[in-house]
Amino acid sequence: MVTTDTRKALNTAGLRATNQRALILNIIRKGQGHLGAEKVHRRAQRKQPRLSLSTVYRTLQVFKKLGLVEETHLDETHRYYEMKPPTQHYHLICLDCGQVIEFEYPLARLVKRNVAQAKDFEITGSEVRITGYCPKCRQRRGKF
Amino acid sequence: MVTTDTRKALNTAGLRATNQRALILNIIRKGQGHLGAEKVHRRAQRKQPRLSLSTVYRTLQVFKKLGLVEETHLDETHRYYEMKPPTQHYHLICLDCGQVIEFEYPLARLVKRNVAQAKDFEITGSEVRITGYCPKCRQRRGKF
DNA sequence: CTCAGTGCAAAAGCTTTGCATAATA
DNA sequence: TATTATGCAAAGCTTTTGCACTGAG
Repeated sequence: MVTTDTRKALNTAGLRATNQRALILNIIRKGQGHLGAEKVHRRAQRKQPRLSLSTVYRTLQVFKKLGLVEETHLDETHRYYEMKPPTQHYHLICLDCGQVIEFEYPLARLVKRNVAQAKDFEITGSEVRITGYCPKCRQRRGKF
Repeated sequence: MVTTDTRKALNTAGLRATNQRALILNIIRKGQGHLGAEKVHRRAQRKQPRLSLSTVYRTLQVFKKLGLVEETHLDETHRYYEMKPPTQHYHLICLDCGQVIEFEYPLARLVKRNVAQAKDFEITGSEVRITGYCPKCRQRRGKF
């Protein structure tokens, strides 16, 4: 039930490959985007009805630590998860329709180069949340 | 007890100038940095022992809406407040000592210019959180 | 005098934790 | 078989809300 590579990644870290972990990872993989714990849980229960929300939370932490998934904060009250992408990306969020647009931008590099105080700082993570209104919603709002 | 300008800002918005609001705003003003609700509350109680935590939360929301203070998310579990600065700035956070370094960087402008998907997006807000290790902590960590 | 603001206590919402049970290595 | 992981329920924490009372305008 658990793919060989995921099993290896887990075992190497001294962790066990369980059906729950396999399922949760697949859900995020197929998730196409950003899933909150609650949504992961609901989808997981379709295949394993007794899988608990605690397991989802604990598993997400495990995957985060292993570097398999990335946690982002698209709004102030939830944490969202997605597969760790090969290159770092950031988020543009429409406050009206909730749409999330991902974009790449060499922020860490540029900040390191252009901000004096960042010169000797060892950057290990970065998150950017740009909010506003997407073209469609802008248009719709403009009418009122 | 409430300064004339703050009173005006409040009244113009149809709000009342209370001692609690005056106190909380002063605390943030003198706060030099980033204060969480709990800390604001503790400081406020030194002058007005019966000032409640709810009032702190409600007042911070009011100030945020008025554009007097800015809310930032330096970690995942708290919201921090500071006086709205004249120019937008971002944060560099040391995961070891918790130090917060502020820096300016024309992110919104550059993203708008360089990211195709951002072209027709109306940007109203942006937040950047860069995490890592400051020079001092890097050195200390290097020893182990 | 009226309505916005406050204090208090309770609730809400997301996330974490304790503990007995189940399953992996 | 020895632990690690899970399920369930309870607890934790920050933030929000209901309601009666207070105070600003």
